Amino acid sequence: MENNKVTIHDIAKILSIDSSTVSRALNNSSRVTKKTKDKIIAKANELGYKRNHLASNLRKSKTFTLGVIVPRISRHFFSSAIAGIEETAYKKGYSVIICQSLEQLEREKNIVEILSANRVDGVLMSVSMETENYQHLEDLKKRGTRLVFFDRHCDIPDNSNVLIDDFQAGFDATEHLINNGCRIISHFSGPKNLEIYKNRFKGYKAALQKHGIKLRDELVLSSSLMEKDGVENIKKILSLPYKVDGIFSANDVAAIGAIQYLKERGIKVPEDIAIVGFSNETISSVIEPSLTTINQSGFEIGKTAATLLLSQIKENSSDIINETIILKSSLIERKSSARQNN
Amino acid sequence: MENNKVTIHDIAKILSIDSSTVSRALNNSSRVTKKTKDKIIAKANELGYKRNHLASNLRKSKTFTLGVIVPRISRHFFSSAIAGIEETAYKKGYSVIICQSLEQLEREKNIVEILSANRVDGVLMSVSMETENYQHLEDLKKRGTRLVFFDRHCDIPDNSNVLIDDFQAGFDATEHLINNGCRIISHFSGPKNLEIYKNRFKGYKAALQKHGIKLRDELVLSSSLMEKDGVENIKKILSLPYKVDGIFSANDVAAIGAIQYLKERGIKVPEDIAIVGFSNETISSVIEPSLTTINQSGFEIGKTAATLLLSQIKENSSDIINETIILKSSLIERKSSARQNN
DNA sequence: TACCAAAATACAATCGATTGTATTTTGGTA
DNA sequence: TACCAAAATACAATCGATTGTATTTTGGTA
Repeated sequence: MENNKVTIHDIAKILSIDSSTVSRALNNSSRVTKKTKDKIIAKANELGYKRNHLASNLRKSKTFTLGVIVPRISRHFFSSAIAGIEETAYKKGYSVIICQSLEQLEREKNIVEILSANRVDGVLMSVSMETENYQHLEDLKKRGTRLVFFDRHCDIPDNSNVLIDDFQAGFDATEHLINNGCRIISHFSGPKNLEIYKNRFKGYKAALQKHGIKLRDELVLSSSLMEKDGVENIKKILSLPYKVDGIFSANDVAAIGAIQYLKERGIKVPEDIAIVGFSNETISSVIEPSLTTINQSGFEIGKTAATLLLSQIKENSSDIINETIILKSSLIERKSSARQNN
Repeated sequence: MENNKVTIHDIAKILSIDSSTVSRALNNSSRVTKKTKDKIIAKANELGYKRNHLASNLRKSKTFTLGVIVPRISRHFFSSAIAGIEETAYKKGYSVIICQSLEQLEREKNIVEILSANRVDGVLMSVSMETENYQHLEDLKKRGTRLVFFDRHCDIPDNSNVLIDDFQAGFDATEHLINNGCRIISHFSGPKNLEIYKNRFKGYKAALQKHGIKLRDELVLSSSLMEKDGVENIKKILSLPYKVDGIFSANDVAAIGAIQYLKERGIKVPEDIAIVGFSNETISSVIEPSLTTINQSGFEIGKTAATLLLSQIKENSSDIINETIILKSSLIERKSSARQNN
């Protein structure tokens, strides 16, 4: 039952060999002769020996483990990113500890502590909506843990990020609406502290400016971008004394909330109001009308972020070159923005 | 920069106290006087001391870590289950290492080795489609690691499982089709080695029998239940010399593949063929026609499985009572099966 | 002040593997 | 056979924290 107790010392004792030689043999060191190695490996298999990584990691002060912090595992974008991270890590012999902040700063701080105590070799994260203060992340870096942000990043100096070009995507989405004849365009934005939402908003602003459309502050609505927020937003928009003909939502979920509400009210999308979302959730291609959105591959972002992190883990801290990788994203045109006057 | 090097020995030396006392103070032992504790804790904070879990875990031979193995993280059902597991584990102070088998037995075996080497306290898993041989799982148990299956389980004697009643759900789905006037009903089944698919098939068979409908072997199609398999299956069904009027698919993905193909061919769902799926993926409520399916809450299953595993970890191995928890599942009636003659 | 039990603290071994250094063995050469 | 460099193996410390036992300190009582 309990053959998990076999250690190199047991093998050493049985074979009347020193445990250091056993260790070297099992690590295929050239300092041990083939004959001895074979004998040791045979005995190890016979006894069902499994190396204890805890001991090994402690001695080497390296865990071959990455920590991943996302706001919510079950969101499609994040589970795809995790899949990309896991695959990349697995190939390089790393394990992945997954944690979710559930958008709470307190939980995020606590998770950072736990990962730190477990001595993960690096952390990949997408920050929570509440994260305005970066002290816990700066501390983590000070302790020598490598950190790479993906998607939702922080404005920490000298850090690596894997992002999409939120500014460009925001610009493209908004210009697409303008090209489809929209002139009064609302923007559903996220929490103001997050860079990605700041940049999507900047893209929106730039597109309006390019086309000589005045930015109206009351058309820019910040929220947590949940489905209910989309509903609240669209209600506000509909109560305005003038007619809004386009919406650029900083995520799909809020856009879908708005679409559902508009459907209930009998207001036509895209004829009355054209809508563009952001993220390309699975549901977006299936909903009626299908949602025009910005495609961002979570899998690709996760893979890239993990590759970057692993390359940094190999370097000495002095040799690390921080970089920000911007992945391409593209507008997927669907029915929610396809107007006649296009 | 490198204050990750602070150990209890550093604190001990600075305060001229033994490291064992420091350790006890930081663990709030009653063997250390309040005055000493305060002094130690103050100094620990000052130096930015973080306990090294590797060392602590090695000594205690307990890691407060659970391993989770799923076929694919990004599948909605599994990411929901993982979310449920993570939340439960987090509350009890456990971390979660997530791995995906990608439906490959080789990868699954390797993952089991890795988790075992990392000395996780327990493993929660849903086996891959290729898993026919359970040796690697029996070995894991022999080494004293607790194991709980959820959803896709193995027929290992004396093990704990958290499942839904696949037989009953399969029965309900099939009877629902019969009640909607279907008489020649095909079943899309999964790999034959998996218990869940065996049981769904048994439910299908029992419903047919109850209503005096003969089981035709050529109407039961086994596959990996991907979207393309759904397309292949429906092609086979359409090429039969008689007309099939109902399909019970063992998952939503294959059902959706079939629906899309039928739409292309201009065959009406549910009028010509009624379809029932299984799992209630997000997409299923949104597709046209919306898909009647069996609802299974991944979050609930994950939560229940984690709770069960954690309770077993606390017990001595001799005191463990293995149990199989069957969660309720229910049929969600949508358009894909709503026939006039109902 | 002497004594003593209880409380507080120190000592030392341990979890299992790794690794720098010291010692022994091997096998070739003079 | 003596010698020696190279190869193989053994010794011993170490990674940090924990914990059973031994020792010291405390503070109350006779």
